[in-house]
Amino acid sequence: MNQISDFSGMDWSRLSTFSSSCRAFSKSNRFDVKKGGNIFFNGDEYAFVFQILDGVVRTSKTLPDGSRVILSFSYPGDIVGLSDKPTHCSDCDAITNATLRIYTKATFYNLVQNDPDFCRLFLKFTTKEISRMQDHFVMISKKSAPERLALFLCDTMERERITAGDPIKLSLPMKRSDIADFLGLTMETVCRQLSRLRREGAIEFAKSKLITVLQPKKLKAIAENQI
Amino acid sequence: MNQISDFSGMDWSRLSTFSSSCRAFSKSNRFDVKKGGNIFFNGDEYAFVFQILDGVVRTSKTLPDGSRVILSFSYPGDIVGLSDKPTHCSDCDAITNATLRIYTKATFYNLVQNDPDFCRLFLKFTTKEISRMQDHFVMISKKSAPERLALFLCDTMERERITAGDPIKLSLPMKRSDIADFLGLTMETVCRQLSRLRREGAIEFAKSKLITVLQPKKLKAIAENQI
DNA sequence: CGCGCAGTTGAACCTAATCAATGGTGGTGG
DNA sequence: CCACCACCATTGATTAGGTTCAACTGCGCG
Repeated sequence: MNQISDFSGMDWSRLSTFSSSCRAFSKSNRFDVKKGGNIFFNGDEYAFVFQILDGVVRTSKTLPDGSRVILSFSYPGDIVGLSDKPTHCSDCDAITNATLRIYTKATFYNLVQNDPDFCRLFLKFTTKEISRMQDHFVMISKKSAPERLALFLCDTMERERITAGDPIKLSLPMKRSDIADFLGLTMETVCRQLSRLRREGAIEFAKSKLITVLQPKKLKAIAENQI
Repeated sequence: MNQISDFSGMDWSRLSTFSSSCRAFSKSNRFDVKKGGNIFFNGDEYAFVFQILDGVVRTSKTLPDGSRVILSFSYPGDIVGLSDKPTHCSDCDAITNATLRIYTKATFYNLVQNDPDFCRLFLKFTTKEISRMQDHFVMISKKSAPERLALFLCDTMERERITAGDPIKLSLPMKRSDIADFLGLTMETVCRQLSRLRREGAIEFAKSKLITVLQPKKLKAIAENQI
């Protein structure tokens, strides 16, 4: 009944061409991508759907003028690569080394339609994804730069926390410009706000990708309220 | 096999309390809402899913400080009211008189999981909705005020066009402040940009909710390019 | 060790928000 | 039916917050 491993109809040759940066790829339904490697490009034929098993993945759109919007950072369990058109309309890249489960489009849709458990998971993911995007709208439409940064750190705390107790250490695997394009700000503004939070004692960092949160409550207050 | 009309488990009394503005409501799976009427409130128990049959519906979130974000304007065929939590996390109101089909949550989820045709429609709607939201992100993150207005008018042209040929007339049933909260701008900026488009001859309007597009190409150029 | 890119900080500018005033319109009640 | 009232829409003046442009630092990797 479980069709996850039914890949008899899969066009492996196509896959290898469009995803040249795969480190390992066998007839299992998983593959690894190195840090910085691509999963699919805007314009690629929409043939596969992916689930993150390990690592962090970035989905983005680049505009004609060269500016870029990051739609999501995806973590283990998340699904990437759904499209409502015959091609992908975004780029998808690995921010860290990552492992993905891969489904042919047909297999994925079959599972959603015929496997009630899979369908339930998909429904849950979808409604959660829509909900997440809605919250993101609110942020981008209404929040100030300090609020956005604080909110971003709070959200990341829930997913990337390294240590359990106080002080909280978190990994920010993405670049400053990635954060900027995700929050709808410029890289400079992101830097300034992080510096401000550091100056005020809410956070500290020696390496730019490893942040220690000293005052999580202060961070939450800034995120919600505008202090 | 078709369970659309299976409403045996429905709690009608609950519905009448939370949706007091229903004009007509019988044991059919449809109901009418008057212009301005509410469909659900933020915090309401998540018990129903709705499909728009006629009219235009607005889904919004209001922040603690009173400001508001409009997540979508929904048109016939669209689904509203999905939530990943036990309660609704947004308000939903009718902008015009509207007719909705109503599903209990259980019925809706059953249909998605057990009726392949329904599932296919749902999948299509969902991926399209995610795609629409992604485009909206790009707009809110990167586009200038003139671009946003032009883009909004272009999108609306595809859904609300009243006349077939040139000149194109379109109905903007929502208020200026609704447009503003949808585009991530203020009401004043929306007015100014519409006035500017009128001054430049791209559009004209005598009544604020009925716009004539004189130069659709110019509108598209502004939306894409920044002229 | 040095090159190049990521990150940080400063100064000037610019766009849209805010504050404020006025004009218009639709709906209601006398 | 008309007059009034409340709300919506428009326009102007000022301000603020974030972008842009520019210089400099520092880290990582060959």
